[in-house]
Amino acid sequence: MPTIEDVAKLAGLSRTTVSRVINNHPYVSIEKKQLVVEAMNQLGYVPNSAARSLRNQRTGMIAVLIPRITNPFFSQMIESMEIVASEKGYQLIVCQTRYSKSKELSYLNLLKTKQVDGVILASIQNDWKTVETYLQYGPIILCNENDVQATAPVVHANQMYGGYIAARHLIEQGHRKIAYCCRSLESKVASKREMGFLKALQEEGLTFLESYAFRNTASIEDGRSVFHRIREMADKPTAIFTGGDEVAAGIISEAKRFGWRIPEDLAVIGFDNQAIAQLMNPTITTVHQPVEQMASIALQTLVEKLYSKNYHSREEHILSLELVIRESTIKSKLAKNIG
Amino acid sequence: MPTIEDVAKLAGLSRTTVSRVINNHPYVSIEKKQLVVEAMNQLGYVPNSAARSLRNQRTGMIAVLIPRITNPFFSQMIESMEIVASEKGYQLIVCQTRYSKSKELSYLNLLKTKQVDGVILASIQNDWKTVETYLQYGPIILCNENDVQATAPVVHANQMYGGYIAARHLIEQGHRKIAYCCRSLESKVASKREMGFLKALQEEGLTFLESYAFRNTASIEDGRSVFHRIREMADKPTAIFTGGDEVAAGIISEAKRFGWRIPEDLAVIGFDNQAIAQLMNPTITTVHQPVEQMASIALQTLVEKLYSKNYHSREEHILSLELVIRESTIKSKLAKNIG
DNA sequence: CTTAAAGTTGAAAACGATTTCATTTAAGGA
DNA sequence: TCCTTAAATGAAATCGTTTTCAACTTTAAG
Repeated sequence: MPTIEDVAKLAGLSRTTVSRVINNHPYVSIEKKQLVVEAMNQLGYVPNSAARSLRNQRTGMIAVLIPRITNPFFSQMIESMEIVASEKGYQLIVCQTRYSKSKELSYLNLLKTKQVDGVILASIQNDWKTVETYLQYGPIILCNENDVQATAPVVHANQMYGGYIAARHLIEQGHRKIAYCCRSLESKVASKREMGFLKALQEEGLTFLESYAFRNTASIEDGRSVFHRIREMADKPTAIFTGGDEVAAGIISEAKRFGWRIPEDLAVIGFDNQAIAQLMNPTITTVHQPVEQMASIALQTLVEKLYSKNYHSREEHILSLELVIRESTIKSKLAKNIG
Repeated sequence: MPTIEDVAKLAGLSRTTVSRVINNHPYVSIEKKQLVVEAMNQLGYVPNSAARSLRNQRTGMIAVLIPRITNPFFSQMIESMEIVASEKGYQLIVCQTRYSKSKELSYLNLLKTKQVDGVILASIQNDWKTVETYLQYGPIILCNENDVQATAPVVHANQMYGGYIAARHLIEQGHRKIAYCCRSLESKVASKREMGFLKALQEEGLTFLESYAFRNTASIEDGRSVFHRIREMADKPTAIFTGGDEVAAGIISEAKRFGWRIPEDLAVIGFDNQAIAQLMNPTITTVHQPVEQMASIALQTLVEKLYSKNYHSREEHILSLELVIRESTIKSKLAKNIG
């Protein structure tokens, strides 16, 4: 494996000059530059990035912390981030925390050990005070999360509004007994969403039964089991707000297997507006999240902070959510062709 | 940011001793060890990984090249790999090539520049001769791909068999006019699959019409457009082999929108056995791929090669595929409850 | 023809770890 | 007591870059 020294020797020049050529510095004559380029090609030289990182104090790597990559919401997010990162000359390291506090911290250590230049937290289980201690080692951006205490850039959608419009929609369809699912127990996202949900109920003077709450539901399988729990209830809800389209799909598919009609027997509303929401039969009413936009803003903000080095102040980027009405909540046949 | 030097000074010892403590080397007295540990804690010291990489010639990073992370097949693969990698003390760098030869090469350069210790190719667009030149810089494993020329470990499923059993199943259902979709134009995976598909047809004396071939189809959207192309055909196929469950789902959902009955008007068989195959109505007959197993073997093999340093010889791990029969190909109502 | 400024080059000092090679001290055996 | 061996420690070299600084050459202006 040739080093800069080998190139220098072959070209009959010093390491300095070779380095200047590599980094496009001025004050190198055309002839020498030519010599260096030839020597590099002849040897198949490529700069060793560990040495560069050590010297430049920069790795060109960004860590993105997500719960699970198999969740389409997050894989879409990663996809969008990767495109922007690649343009800006950064590599992405995907870290799956599986909602574990300790895994989250162990991945944050990548920042401490200088294996990455910055971190995007698209999932946060530890409280901000804990995370904040890592801020001294490099920029951290919150994406799709919003801890009010966060003293760093935050990119998120208005989850409270999302919960509100979803509940509002169900209420407008005449529902009074509405169940509620959420992904994680401690997530701020979920609690904001729940606030909006409850607000809509409250406005109509409806009280929420804790027995209608299904916490910690995230997957299709969880959706299936939620359906069964509902099926065994004496006083069943007539509609359900699921924290994500997967859960909604799980409920719907299982409900249909048991002969239930959707939305007549149970109206279901999803979240995220993923591909599956348009594919299911019935298609799923859901809340669209601007993932690509969120991802792209988060990454751009991070790169910007990487240059400006000033990333200890709060800075909010709020995006808007929007209701997408499909068949799983609308009884009329009109919705059939919205797809 | 404290360095090993700072720790040494505070502990009143040399860098050597501190390094010994960090790396658990013998010949360090308990008292000194204690001193070092205290000093490290007091300063919040963490070894700089760029310096370690430079000295140790090892980064602890693995690059995984895939076409797109939003394809559930690949996100499942990444998820499984990440779990094993994390256990073995490696980080994963996700590289999306989008089926581009040049992107693929630019990511392979991570190996040359020593930003990663090894590479897993879960997508290969360049021919092996080109890829092989990178083998001098570190181990490369082919995963879900199999270039017969490859002089490196290869982990893949028997795609030819997969194509064969799928076609065979459709033929057994009485189909004679069977259309065929494949993901990529040049992929070896696709061509192997096609060979199996054609073999089944041939065995029954059926000839394949090139007009029934839809190449370069990968997404749900592609599936929708395939349906429309079929709809406009004078002589329509009665069944279709899609290269993936997404395409199948796209076809089915669009077909139903236009009042077609599945499988009566068109039998559809998917590939990969993804979540969506069980959720669609009708549920999708498909070919199950052992992704987790493939991912896990590929990663383990890579890590092993990283130690043994002997990775220039071909070594095949072949896994088996299996048909999962559901409703999209079976006319009887019996399949309804297989789910 | 002088002199200041700008262009061109290289030696050597970082960057922050690990490892080799001495050196010192302690322990054990004769 | 002396000698051998093992245990404990550190000085300095090394990994492969980039950057500072000094030195030397041109060029341009006066």
